[in-house]
Amino acid sequence: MIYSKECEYAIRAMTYLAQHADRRCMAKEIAEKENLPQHFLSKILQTLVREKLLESAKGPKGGFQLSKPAKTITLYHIKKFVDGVDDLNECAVGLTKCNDEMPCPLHDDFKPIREKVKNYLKSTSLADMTKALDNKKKISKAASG
Amino acid sequence: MIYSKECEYAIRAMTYLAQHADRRCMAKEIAEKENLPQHFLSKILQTLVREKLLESAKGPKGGFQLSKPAKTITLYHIKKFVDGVDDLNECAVGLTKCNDEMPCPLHDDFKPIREKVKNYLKSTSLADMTKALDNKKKISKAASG
DNA sequence: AGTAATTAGGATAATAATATCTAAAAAGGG
DNA sequence: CCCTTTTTAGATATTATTATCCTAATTACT
Repeated sequence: MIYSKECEYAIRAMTYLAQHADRRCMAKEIAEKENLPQHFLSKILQTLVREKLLESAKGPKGGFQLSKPAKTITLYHIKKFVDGVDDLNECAVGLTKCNDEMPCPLHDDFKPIREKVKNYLKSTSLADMTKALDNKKKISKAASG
Repeated sequence: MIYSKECEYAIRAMTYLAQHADRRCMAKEIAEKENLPQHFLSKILQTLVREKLLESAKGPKGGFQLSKPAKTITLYHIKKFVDGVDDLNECAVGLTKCNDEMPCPLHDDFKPIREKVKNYLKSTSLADMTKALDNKKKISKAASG
């Protein structure tokens, strides 16, 4: 609804990295653990490196890691570099022609909802992701055990 | 952000039809007035006919028209037949693997926002669209005149 | 130095979304 | 009944997205 696959994979990979911030993780490892297409993921990680959200190291013991603390990286940042955020800032419902002849009739009504989405992405960091994940696991463990 | 192009075109075309509910409108006419790719629009209109949202007539005086009153057709209906609404009902942020190993950490937080979107689509009819359009035109006319 | 491990990046492939073209079918008007 | 108009439907084209493969470059360890 909000992300491309590419962006989804980026978020999942970066969440994984946030969960293992004590070391570097290989693309292959992330792909296997998160069940992502490996080569596609590698590409995505490369762009995240270029955008300075990740750091990488080649060779044995190489891999990827977050370039800054998980709590300072938001979903909005990631989406911005992977998908762009135009869709969150332009005409709310994708009716491209907003002008006198064909003004977007929903713009005003939809705007507050769109703002909520944007806010949510801006206020949710990778640290929030891992925290929520931990909670979920705890709960599902308690339920099954 | 919410619709595919196809769905956007469908909504714009159907809004046009709602504005001219007194007669049938040709695909070509709609395409020209709404600045849509004509042949692609024709395809879309055909599927809307199959889905019973529109009725069509061939030959001279032919064209398309809404199959029921504008106020009974919502954006949700249209999206449902054109794009599907899975993205509004499944994992909120597109993280496809929601399970014990990888539960979607955002699901709970995002759900209310998603519900707002869904509600909005369900409560906005083509009649609302045309009404909002009329208002917009009136305002922009007053401002410029 | 040599070798294995790993990222980087270019080329290619597969699939889905978007768009166009053409021929056939249906309807109305002469 | 024929001609024109218009939808219908199927084939094709284009573009974007998603995904894979291959080679090069870099690094760590021996």
